[in-house]
Amino acid sequence: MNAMSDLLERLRGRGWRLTAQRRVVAEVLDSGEHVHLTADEVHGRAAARLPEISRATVYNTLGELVSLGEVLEFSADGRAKRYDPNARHAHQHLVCSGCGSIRDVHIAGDPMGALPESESAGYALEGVEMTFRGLCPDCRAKRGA
Amino acid sequence: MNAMSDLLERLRGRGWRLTAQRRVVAEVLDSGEHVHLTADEVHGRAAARLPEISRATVYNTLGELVSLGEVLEFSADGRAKRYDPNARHAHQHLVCSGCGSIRDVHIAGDPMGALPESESAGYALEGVEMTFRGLCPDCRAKRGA
DNA sequence: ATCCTAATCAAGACTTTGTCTAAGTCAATA
DNA sequence: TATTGACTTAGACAAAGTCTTGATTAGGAT
Repeated sequence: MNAMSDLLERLRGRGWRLTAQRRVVAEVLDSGEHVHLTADEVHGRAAARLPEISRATVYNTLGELVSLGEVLEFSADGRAKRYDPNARHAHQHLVCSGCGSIRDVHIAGDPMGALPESESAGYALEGVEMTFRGLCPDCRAKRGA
Repeated sequence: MNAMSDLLERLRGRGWRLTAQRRVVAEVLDSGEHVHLTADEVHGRAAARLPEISRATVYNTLGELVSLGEVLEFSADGRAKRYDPNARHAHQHLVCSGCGSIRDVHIAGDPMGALPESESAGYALEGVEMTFRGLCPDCRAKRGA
């Protein structure tokens, strides 16, 4: 039983109707190589397996997966949103300011704790995202030469 | 001498040609009430003073102010980018997950320090942004009732 | 196995946000 | 005040995402 069938089980358990389109989108996201795809990239990979899948369906399915908490959505650059299947383990992101590549990173301590009570202005805190930025080794070699 | 004329002085010192359009955009950003406007909102407020100002000029000017380090650009929701005139004092953002309103917050300690050396994967770290999310008091009253 | 129906999907128009181009205008210097 | 290259305008264009409408289908009921 791999992570994939786990995911489909969980979704079915929540009353998800399991269509070919949804299966393919879930497969693309959960396909081993842990990358951070845009909706368009997900659509491209899904269409390789199911050519008639529409963009709208990919957007809908990604949105549902995010609502269900199975996938994280974030935007590293203000352009296309990225979808991160690694929603089960808390992590932050490290983005290359040269090429835009993204890595998951794990930080020390609880980032929520960094916000003093006096600063939270009566908000009911729900979470925090950290985005580290820097030049990746490849870009350092090219640009920083 | 207010912050505004400071800003215009600095820009002139850097060889900026001081046009009516740029002056108005700087005025809008630096107009006391510290908010986080979108480019479109900046354009709307600028056009109230200088009706013929074009969208392209507002985008260009905002981009220049960001490059010069006078204004911060960030995206809280993956939609329109926001422009933050408070670039001189390090801070993070707290975003209401109900209404989307944004506050500046100041955290304890240096957020860069949270990333262990072993996690930085050879990247030359440049910075980090934190986005806290939660329900603001107004939205708690309405939705959380 | 077949039927039924609400849930889902496809196609493409539409919206939002931002960039680019070509031609006209103007701030700063001489 | 004449010049000139930087700046601006208007609108075309592009990317990312949403919405509408009618067709299709998964899964339960028969």
